Amino acid sequence: MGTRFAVFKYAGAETQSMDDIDDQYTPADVESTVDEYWDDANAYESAKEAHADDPPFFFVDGPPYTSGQMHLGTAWNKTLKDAVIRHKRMTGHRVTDRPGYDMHGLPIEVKVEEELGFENKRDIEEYGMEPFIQKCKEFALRNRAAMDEDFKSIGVWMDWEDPYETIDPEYMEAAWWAFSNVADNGLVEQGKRSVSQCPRCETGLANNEVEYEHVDDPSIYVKFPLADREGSLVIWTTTPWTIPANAFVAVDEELTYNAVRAEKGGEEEVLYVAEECVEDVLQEGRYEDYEIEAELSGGDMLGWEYDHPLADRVAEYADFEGAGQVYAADYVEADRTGLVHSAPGHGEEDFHRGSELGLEVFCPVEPNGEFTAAAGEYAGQFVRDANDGIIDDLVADGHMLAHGTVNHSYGHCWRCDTGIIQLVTDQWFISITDVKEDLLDNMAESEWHPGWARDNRFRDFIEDAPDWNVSRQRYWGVPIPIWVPEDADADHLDEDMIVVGTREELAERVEEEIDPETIDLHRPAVDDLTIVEDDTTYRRVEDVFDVWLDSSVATWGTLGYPSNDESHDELWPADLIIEAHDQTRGWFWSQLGMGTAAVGEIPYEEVLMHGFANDEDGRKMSKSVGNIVTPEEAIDRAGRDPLRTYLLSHDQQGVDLAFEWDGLGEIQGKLNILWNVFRFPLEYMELDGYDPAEADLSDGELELVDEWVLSRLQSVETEVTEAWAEYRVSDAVNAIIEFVTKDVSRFYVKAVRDRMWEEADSDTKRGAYATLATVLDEVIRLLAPIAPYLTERMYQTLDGEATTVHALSYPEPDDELHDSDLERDVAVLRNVEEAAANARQQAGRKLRWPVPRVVVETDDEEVAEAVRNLEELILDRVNARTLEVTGAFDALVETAEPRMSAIGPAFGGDAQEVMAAVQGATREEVDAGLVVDGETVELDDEMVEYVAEPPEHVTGVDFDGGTVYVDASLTPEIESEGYARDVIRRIQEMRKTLDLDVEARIRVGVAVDDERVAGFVDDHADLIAGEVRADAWLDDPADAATDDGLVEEWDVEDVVVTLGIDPVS
RNA sequence: GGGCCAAUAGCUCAGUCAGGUUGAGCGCUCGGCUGAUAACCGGGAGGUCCACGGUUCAAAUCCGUGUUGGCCCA
Repeated sequence: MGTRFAVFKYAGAETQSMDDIDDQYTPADVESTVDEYWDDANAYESAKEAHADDPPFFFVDGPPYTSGQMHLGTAWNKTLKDAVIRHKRMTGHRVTDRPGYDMHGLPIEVKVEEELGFENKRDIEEYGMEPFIQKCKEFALRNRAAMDEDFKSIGVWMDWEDPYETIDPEYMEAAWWAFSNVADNGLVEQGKRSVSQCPRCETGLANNEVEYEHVDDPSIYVKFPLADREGSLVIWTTTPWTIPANAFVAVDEELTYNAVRAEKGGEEEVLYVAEECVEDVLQEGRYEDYEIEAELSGGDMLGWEYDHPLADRVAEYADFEGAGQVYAADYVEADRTGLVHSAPGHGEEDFHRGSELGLEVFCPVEPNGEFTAAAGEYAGQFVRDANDGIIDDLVADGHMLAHGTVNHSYGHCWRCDTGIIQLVTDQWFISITDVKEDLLDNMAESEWHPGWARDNRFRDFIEDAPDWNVSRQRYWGVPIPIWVPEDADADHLDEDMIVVGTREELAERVEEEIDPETIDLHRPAVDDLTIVEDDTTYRRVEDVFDVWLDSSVATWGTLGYPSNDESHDELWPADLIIEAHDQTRGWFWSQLGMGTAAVGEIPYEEVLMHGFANDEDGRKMSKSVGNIVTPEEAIDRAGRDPLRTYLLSHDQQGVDLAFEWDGLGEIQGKLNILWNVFRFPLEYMELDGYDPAEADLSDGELELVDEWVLSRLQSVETEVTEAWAEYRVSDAVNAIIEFVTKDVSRFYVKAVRDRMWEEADSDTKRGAYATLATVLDEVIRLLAPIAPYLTERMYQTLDGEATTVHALSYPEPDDELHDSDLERDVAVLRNVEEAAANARQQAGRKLRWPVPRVVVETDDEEVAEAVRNLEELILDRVNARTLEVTGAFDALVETAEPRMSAIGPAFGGDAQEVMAAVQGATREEVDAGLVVDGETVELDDEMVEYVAEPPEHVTGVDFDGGTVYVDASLTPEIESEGYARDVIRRIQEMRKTLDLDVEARIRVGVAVDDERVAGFVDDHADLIAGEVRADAWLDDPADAATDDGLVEEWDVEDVVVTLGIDPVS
C-alpha cells in the first residue's frame, strides 16, 4: 500500500490507515481516534493559522452561567455556535472564537450559602465577606473547568486556553467603563422604586429573576369605613400584610358602583362595590338580603375619605396630606370588588400612581421582610407570618367582610425560592426609558433570524421595558463604581456622585495607594477606598451590579476593552451572536440596553435565535418529571457527530426541538450511509494504486452518470451556500444528507459498481474514481462544520495533505460542471426506473433476469427526449433488451366494461345477461354486435366503457409524465442469462463467505439438477467464469470440498444447484 | 391575565410567506438487489392537516374564536 494512504502518522498513538477503516461506522472509535489526532497535530491551532490573514468575523459567545453543567440545551447552543464558527472559517474569515463564562451573581452566592449552611445575610457577615467571596470564586472556577470539558467533549473548537471570565479584573473594568459612559450620558440615577425583594437574600431582584409558582394565599375582603358618610368601601387583596401600608383606595372613574344596604343576622350596613361585583361580594359575605340604595360612577367617589382599618393596631400609618382618600387609577378592574387597596410603599403600580398623586411613600417593612416599629403590634414579625394576626384583628375589629384562601401564581426568588415581597427601596437605575426611541432605532439596525423574533417579541419587550435596576445589595458581583459624598442626602445620592470608569482612573483618584495592574476589583477590596476632592470625602456605595449587567458588556469584555483598544477599533460591534429564545428578554436585551445607554449603538449586527431542547412530547425537561436526556447519554448511545448532526438538522430559528432517540438513531444511520459510500471505493482504488488525493476529472473518461452526479453536487453546493447565508443551518445539513443518501448512494454508487469491479485499468474506471473522489472530497468539506470528527477521519484517509479538514475552504459551486438539462433528464430516468421496477414486481420478474422490451408511453416531449437521451442507461438499470418511446402504446388491448346505469334501464330483466356479454369483450366484438340469447343487442356508446390493458406478459405502471410498460415474456436466451446470473450471484456470495480478496482467482464446479437449466448455465460458462474470476472448471463441485474451498447447495427458481469453489493458490 | 411561537402519517419533520388532488425520512409489512452485506432499492398499508366558525369557485395554507405545548412577561 502506498504511503499516501498511511495517515494519522503521529507518534504514540494507534496508527490508523486505510486498512483500519471499519466495515461499520462506529462513532466512538472514529471520535476517539480523531480526538487524539487533533491533540497531537495541534489541529485547532492549525485551522486558525490557516485563516489568520482573512477578513475578520467578530463572533461573541453568550456566556453560560457557571452554576451548573452542560445540558442538552447548552450542548445544542454550543454545537450551533461551533458549526457557524467552523463554517465562517472555511469560507475565509478570521473568526473571534473566545468562549465566555458568566461567573458572578446571586445563584452562585445561594449555592455557596447552601454549602456553608447559611440562612441569611447575617450568617455571611459573621463568616466574613472576604472568605465568602473567595468561596464563590472557587465555586465558579470549579464549575467553569468542568464546563470546559463538557463543551470540548462535543467537539467545540473555541479558544479554551483563553476564555473570558466575568470575574477577571479586565472584564470587570469593561463593566465599569460602560457604566461610567452611561453616567456621562446622564442616564444613571438613584431612586426609590418598587422592586421585587427577596427577603431571604435581602436584595432587590430583576423582573427576570422572579419565578412564578402557584401557591395558596389568603383571600380577604376588607371593609374600609368611610369617614364622612355611612358605610364602607370593600376591597379585596391576597396580601393582608400590605394593609398597614395602605395609603389610598383606587376606583375606575368610568365604572358604575353601587351603594348596597346589606342585611345579615338582623344587622344592616352599607357597602360600596362595583355594580358587576355586587352579587359575588354579598355571597362571599353571606349576607341574607340586600337592596341597591344608589348607583354612582367611580368619578362620583373621588376624594371620599375613609379610616384606616388598622389605625388602632399600628404605631404609624399613612395619615399625611392626601392619604386615606379615594382616587382614580387605571389599574382598577371590575374584578372581586372593583375597588383596589393601594400601598405605594409596596406595589409597583401603587407606587407609580402614588408618585403621580404626590403622595408620600410609607413602608413599614424592612428589606428582610420584617415589620418596623411603625407597624405597632406587628413590629418585628416577618410579613407573611403576620398575615394571620392581621386577619384575626380585622375580624375582631369588624372590618372583615370575608376571608378564605385562593390559589394563584405568585413570584418567588429564582434562586432560593422564597416568596418575594414588593417593596419600595433605594436602588440605582439606568434610565433606559429616557432613550426608548434610540433603543427601537438601534434594534432596527440589527438583523435577526428568524425575523419575527425581532419585529414581534423583541419590539414588544423594548416598548414595555421599565428602567433597569442595576443594583443588588449583595457580595459576589462587580462592585458598582459609584462614590458619593460621606454626608450626602440618602435620597439624592446621584447628585454629587463620582462614577469611576477604569482601574487607572481608580488608582489616580483614590487616597489609598493601589496598583491598577494587580488590584482585584471585588468587594471588599474596593469598599474601603475613598476619594477626597474639593474637601469632600467620597465613599463607594455598597451595592454590586445586577449580574445581567456583567454579560451586557460581553462585546467589550471579549476584546479586553478598554484596557486594550486595538482589536476593539477593528472589530466592534459583534457580527453575530447566537442564543436561545429565552435571551430575547435576557442577553439580547441587556446588550441593546447597555450599548444604547453607553455608546448609542447596538453591540451586535446579527442574531441567530434558536429554540429549547424539550422531551419527546415537546415538554420541558425537568428533574421532577424525570424526562431529562443528558448529552453524555446521547454521546454514549449514538456519538458526538450523530448528536451534533441530529441537533443541527432541525430548524435552528426560534423553534423548539423535541428530542427523540429514534431520530438520533436515524441520523446515525444516515451518517453510516455516508461512511459506506466513503469506504466503498477504497479497496478498488488501493488495488489499482489510485490516489484519491490526486483525483483529476480530466484524467479518464467521464460517463453520463459522472457528469450527472457532479452537476448535482454543484446544485447542492448552491443550495447549501444560500442556506448558510441566511443561517438556515438545518436546510444546509439536510440538503447535504439528502444528496449523499438519495443521489450518491442510491443512484450513483449503484451505477458505477460495474466499472469499479473491472479488473483492467480503463479510462472509464479512472473517470469513476475521479468523480467519486471529487464528490467525497467536497461532501466531506460541506459537512465538516456539522460532523467534525467523521469528516476529519474521512479526509485524512482520502487526502490528508492539510493538517485538518477544518483548515480548508468550503466548496463553492462550479458552473462548468453544472448541467441542469442533464439533471432534469436523470430525474425522468429515475421516475421511469421506479415505475419499471414496480411493473417488474407485478409481473413477478426479478431484476436479475432481463426483459425483452420496455416501452415508455408519454405525451410530454421533454420526457420523451430525456428517455431517448438516456436510453443506454435506462436499459442497463432496468435490465431490458430494448427500449421504445411512444406517444401511444399500440399493443394495448381494449376491453369493454358495462355501464350498468345505462344498461339497466334499457334492458330491464335482461340487463344481467347483457352485462355478462359486454364484460371483457373487445371493441371489435362490440362493434360487430353482441349476441345475447340468440339475439344481437344494440348498445349505445354510453353503455360501454373501454379500458385499455396491456397484453399478456406486459404490465404497465404510471409515473409522473406517462406510463412504463414492461414486457416480461421469456425466451430461452433470457432464461439462459437469468440462470447464469443467479449462479454468478451465488458464487459471489460464496467468495464473500470465504473472505477471499477481490482479486483472488478460483476454480468453480457447477452441478444442476435439471437438464434444461444445466444447458442454460453451460451456454454462459464464459460469462460466469469472467464475472467470478474463475481460472478453471472443476468436474464436480464436490472437488472443492478442500480445507480452503466451499461447497454449497442452492435453490434457484426451484431447481437444485450445487456449487463448489476452490481458491487457486 | 398578556405577547410571541408551535400543532400535518405510529415517530421526526417539509409544505403555510404567494390558496388549486398533503409529501419525505424513520418505523411496520411484502418483495427485490448485492464483492457497500448489521449496507442498499422498490411496492403496500398508514392522514379529522388540533377543534369550531368565517372569507373563497376552491383553505393544511388567509381571517376569527378556542384547545394543547413551549418561551417570555404580569
